[in-house]
Amino acid sequence: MKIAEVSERFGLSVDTLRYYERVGLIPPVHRNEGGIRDYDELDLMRVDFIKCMRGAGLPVEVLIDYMDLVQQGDITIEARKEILIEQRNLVAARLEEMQKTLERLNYKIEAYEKALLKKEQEIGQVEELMAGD
Amino acid sequence: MKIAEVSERFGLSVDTLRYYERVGLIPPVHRNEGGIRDYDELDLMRVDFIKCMRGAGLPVEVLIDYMDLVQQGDITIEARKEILIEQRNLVAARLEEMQKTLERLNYKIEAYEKALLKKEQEIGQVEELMAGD
DNA sequence: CCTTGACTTGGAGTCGACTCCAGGTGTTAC
DNA sequence: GTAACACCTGGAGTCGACTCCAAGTCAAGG
Repeated sequence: MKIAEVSERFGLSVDTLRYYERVGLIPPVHRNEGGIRDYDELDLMRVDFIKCMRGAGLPVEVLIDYMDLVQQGDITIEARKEILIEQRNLVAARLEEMQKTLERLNYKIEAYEKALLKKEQEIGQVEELMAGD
Repeated sequence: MKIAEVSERFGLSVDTLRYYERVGLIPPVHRNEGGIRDYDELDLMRVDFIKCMRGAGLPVEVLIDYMDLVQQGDITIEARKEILIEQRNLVAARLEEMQKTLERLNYKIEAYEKALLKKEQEIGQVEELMAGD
């Protein structure tokens, strides 16, 4: 699969995909004779993983470290687990924070809705008054 | 309340507080005779709101626009509501994404735990073998 | 053969959000 | 009265994460 398709499929720019490869987030993608990237299934799984983790705010650097460990094989499982646990905790914390913020936003939106309703009523009353002229 | 206390209370650096004021996220804070900031209750509420919203990823620029509208009074209620609805939807979307990522992380962590258990068992077996010598 | 278009590279530029700094002032403590 | 300290300002610097660019290569179509 060539880079444009991957870009399309994951909603990441071509530049971003190349950037990820450059900084070592993804090991060098296989090339065809012409030197053009040809993503295989494994590459796609990696991109998917990265995209997902970046979407939750995991820093690129942490992901680089993690992907590095993956490359080193089974001896690094413990270390990888530690990284994921740490990041999981951070994500869980952010999640909670965002839930509270979401509630707060909803509360405020409701308050604005009530305020607008009240305003409408007042206009209604004014119109009634004016209709009485 | 002086800036250091506010910084302490909200876990924002003094520089960040001043930055927020500079870019118009918070209207100019009242100063005492010496020209030193003295945050009042309203200021604190604003800082709290900003901190909460920033924590959920709302861009500073959007918050500036919003706070500007607040300053302009009741005529802007509709516009403010629209902003909040848009941001609420974005937060909700991010929240969902993060929940999926959290699940994925938990799944992976479990998988690593299983892998580690299996490894331990193998080591146990090896030790049994060695004990038989 | 030449153009078009999708790809390549290394390196520079941008953007959002702070964060730091030099140099200055005002209040308190000895 | 002078040292220490907490504050002030405007402006520059940093950081993470892209994003853009100029210049080059290659395959396919007219």
